Amino acid sequence: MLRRGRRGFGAQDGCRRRIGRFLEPCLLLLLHAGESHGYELLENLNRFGFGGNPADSSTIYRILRSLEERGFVTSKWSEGDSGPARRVYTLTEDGNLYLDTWVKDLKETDRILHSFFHEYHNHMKVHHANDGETKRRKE
Amino acid sequence: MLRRGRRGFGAQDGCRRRIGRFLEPCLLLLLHAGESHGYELLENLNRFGFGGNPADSSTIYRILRSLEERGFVTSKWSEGDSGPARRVYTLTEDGNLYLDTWVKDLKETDRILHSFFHEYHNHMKVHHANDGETKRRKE
DNA sequence: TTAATTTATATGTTATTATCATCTAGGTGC
DNA sequence: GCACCTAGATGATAATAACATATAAATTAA
Repeated sequence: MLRRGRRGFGAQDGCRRRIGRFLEPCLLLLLHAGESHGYELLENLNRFGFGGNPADSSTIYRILRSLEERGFVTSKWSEGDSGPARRVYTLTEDGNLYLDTWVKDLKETDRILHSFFHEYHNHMKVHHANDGETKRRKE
Repeated sequence: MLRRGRRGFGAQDGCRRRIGRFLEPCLLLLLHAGESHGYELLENLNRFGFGGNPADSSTIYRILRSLEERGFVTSKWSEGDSGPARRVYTLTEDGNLYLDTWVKDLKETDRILHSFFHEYHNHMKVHHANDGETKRRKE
């Protein structure tokens, strides 16, 4: 059984960056700035903040199709002056609202994340304080 | 086709809270504070910061077993003075390191999240400024 | 004393997700 | 012709999340 790398999110050794989680809202935001096509979006995404984790192209195309199925974007073919034809996506009004929902959702994620950090640092502070105390007592 | 609620994360109408994403590090943190059993951890989790999203018990037990399989916790049966026997989990040294990895990972998630918010607010500021300009020009 | 409830752990199932690998196909440079 | 780049798309599948359900010991209520 070869198994070169596990699939799905939360996979891989330890806990892996799950940028997939943020690709959809990022694409919506990029499209809010103006219509674009998959390949261009892919390039703009890589300048977004995902360090050494470039987004996978097939993931991008799939997300765009899924957004279209749900009516959050529309698409049209566009013959460019060079290269193969591009499928150009445009954000719909529903897509705009969906972006709003995403932002609210990510703010909630941010809240939970900080709740965790709060608990973590609080615990570690006490934990290390106790370490010190133990040391002092032993002395 | 009944379909009462989609499964998996990222599912459901709009973009849903994915607390499952944070359950593992939360459990590790709770266990860092001292050994505990599933049911107790479940109760402590609910005081963690997940508002109206109580953690599912089966998810907790599954995560604990998975942590044990990967050597991040050990377990032993403990006959309590009341109620059925409990499986008490203890964090291992590897589990401790794994918690560290999680914290680093979540900090990176936090960074990306803020990168998104930065782009979002920046874009919206310009977007609304342009709206205002258009309005003024029209007047 | 039987029935219901609470405490506690565990498994079966299945839609959905994420991603790798691969494919099609037009355009460009040599 | 052939390699390479741009651009989009699909097949396959491991892993995830969550519901529903199962087991069972102990406690409380009727």
